[in-house]
Amino acid sequence: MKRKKISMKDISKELGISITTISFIVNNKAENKISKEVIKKVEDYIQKVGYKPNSSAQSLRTGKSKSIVFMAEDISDPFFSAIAKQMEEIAFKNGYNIIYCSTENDRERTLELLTLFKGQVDAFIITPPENFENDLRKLIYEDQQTVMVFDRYFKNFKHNYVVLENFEGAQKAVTGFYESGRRNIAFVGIDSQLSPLVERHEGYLNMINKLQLPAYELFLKFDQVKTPTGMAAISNFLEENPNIDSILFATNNLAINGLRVIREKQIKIPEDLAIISFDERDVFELYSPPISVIAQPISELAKELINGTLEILASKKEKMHFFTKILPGELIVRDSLHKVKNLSSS
Amino acid sequence: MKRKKISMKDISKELGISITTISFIVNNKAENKISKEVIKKVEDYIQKVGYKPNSSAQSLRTGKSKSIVFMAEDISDPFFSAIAKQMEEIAFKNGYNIIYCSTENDRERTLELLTLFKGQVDAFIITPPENFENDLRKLIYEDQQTVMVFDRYFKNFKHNYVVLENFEGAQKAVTGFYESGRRNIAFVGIDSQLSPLVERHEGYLNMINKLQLPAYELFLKFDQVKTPTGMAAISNFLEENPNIDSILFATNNLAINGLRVIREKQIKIPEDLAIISFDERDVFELYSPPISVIAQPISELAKELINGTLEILASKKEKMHFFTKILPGELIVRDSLHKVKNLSSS
DNA sequence: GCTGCCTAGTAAAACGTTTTACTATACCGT
DNA sequence: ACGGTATAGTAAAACGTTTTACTAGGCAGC
Repeated sequence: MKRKKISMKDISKELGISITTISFIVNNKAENKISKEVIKKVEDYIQKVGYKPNSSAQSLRTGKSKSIVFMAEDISDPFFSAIAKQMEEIAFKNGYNIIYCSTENDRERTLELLTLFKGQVDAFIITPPENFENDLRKLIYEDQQTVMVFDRYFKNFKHNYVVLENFEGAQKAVTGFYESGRRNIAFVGIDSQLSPLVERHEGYLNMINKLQLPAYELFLKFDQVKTPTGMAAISNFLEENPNIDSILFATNNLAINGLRVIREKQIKIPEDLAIISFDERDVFELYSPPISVIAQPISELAKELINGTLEILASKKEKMHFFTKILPGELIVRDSLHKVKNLSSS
Repeated sequence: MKRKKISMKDISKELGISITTISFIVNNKAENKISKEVIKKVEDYIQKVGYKPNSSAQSLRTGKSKSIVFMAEDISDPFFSAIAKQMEEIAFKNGYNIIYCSTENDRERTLELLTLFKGQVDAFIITPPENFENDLRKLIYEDQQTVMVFDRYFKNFKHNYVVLENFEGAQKAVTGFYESGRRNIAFVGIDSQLSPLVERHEGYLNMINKLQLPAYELFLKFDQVKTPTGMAAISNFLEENPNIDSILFATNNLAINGLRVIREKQIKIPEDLAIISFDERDVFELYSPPISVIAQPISELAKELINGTLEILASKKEKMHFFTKILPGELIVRDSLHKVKNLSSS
């Protein structure tokens, strides 16, 4: 069958028409330069032989690769992979490929990935790891790369980003606990400077203070979150603070490890302890009892991320203003948060 | 800062050395052609200015893009995204990018994706959708693309693939049920011709027959799996067969919908019903009680997939034999499968 | 009959590599 | 002094596009 890849030169030769003309037609720039007949002839031939432009040659000539890299913290995390999927769909419709990789929240690794991709992709959609502020600034302001930051952001310099309303999300959670009758509300977070972690904590504290409640706080190290060490820490925390009647977990992984502890200790949810976690995840809905969450609006986040990025890419160098979106999370109330007073009647 | 991207020509001019020489040095082909001093000089300069070859130009010249597309059924599915993550890591170390997309098990969509990527990537790692046999054969034998098939395979023509030992996996599950004292073992599957679905069913039937047990079977339509309609079907199935004491779910999504039904009907696991599902998923481990599974060896699958693909790409056109791997699943016994006789004592 | 301006199209350079075929010099044995 | 060969390097073509600047011819206006 068709063995050799066909090029514009081949078409040119076959049809006795210059390469330039072919190119115009292929790129829909023939409108007022080339006659209808020639256009038709070329288009028909292209159709017939199934010609497809060589993208390397296009990239070489135009300097645009039509691909974007998505550097997630962990592409196998359901949150990031859901975002990835929806972005890919939109990107594809706009003629862009998405390459993915995982930073593992590791600065060195991220830098390595970055240098590999620099010059090879048109844009970076990235969840910067811890301590990446300066590297990111360099990437944007020195290397002049198109960068969309996701999930977390920095205050000390301007950049494009799409993030959640973390502060308000935490407030909503605390309010939810309060309204269900809880008065000893704990926060389990991560010892990190990343904006969502900081803001979730601040939102918690803010509302606790407003309500004049006592604060109970536990912070795990980043690398303990998914480990038995992390479980032990949570376990201790609960033992040392027996009057805690509710916990807000700052991330889904934290909550999952928390649930392991709670199950082990045979603590009853929501009777003994009410639970809210950040981030939706199917295990929360299926858990017994179902766990309440502050859900991130995944579709909207993905849309803003990719559309924002495409918009920036399209706007050439017209120094458009920075693209920043802060989307609200939604408190989804499930059985893990049933009102205290209702418990006796159920 | 460094505004303009630097090229071999620039280095050539700056150092008064021919482009050819630069190229040899950059590609480590200078060994016995270029003097140590020149090599050193060029390498130092490259280091200093941070030169990086333009990958479009390389692709154009060599005809290799150094990228692979991973067409998963659904990249947001934890199984596929876990595979994706591990493949990416290995690919990266070998100088390859991975582009991803989701077929949604939709033939038209997959064909569209395929034509986009044809010629643009060096290889396809793909989970072909339903009814894709002929399209896949064409892709491999007419278009002569490098293709690695994943998760499912076809019997009627040779191709590279990596799949699970589905038949044996189902056997293990049935045996597990049997050994825990169950005698009325049901199979909930999907009405599909895809090899894993067919083989899981066959494995179930085979072992049921061997053990001389009655078969109870339910097949959902593919698009009902995650829906309330699917739940209703499972619910009916259970009502119509009240003596079923165990269910093997052919996929994790099936099991998840099944668990919803079971929770709704307040059926007790494992007292009233033992459960095993194909595919590991964190919700299974965290569920109360934890759900037993036939786990796929994710790391091994990912390694075989990407290493196999890289191997084929490296072996040029030497018509190597087809790369086929069939990896065993592991029955992970959790509380959903406790022995019947033990129940009274617990 | 000339200028100017359309229309429909083309020639050729450029993008940044890789690779083949070549050259210039030196040295060595006879 | 000569051929042979090893060493160190280079010139130039090719990959397949896009795009700028051009042309050939026709026609309108005067």
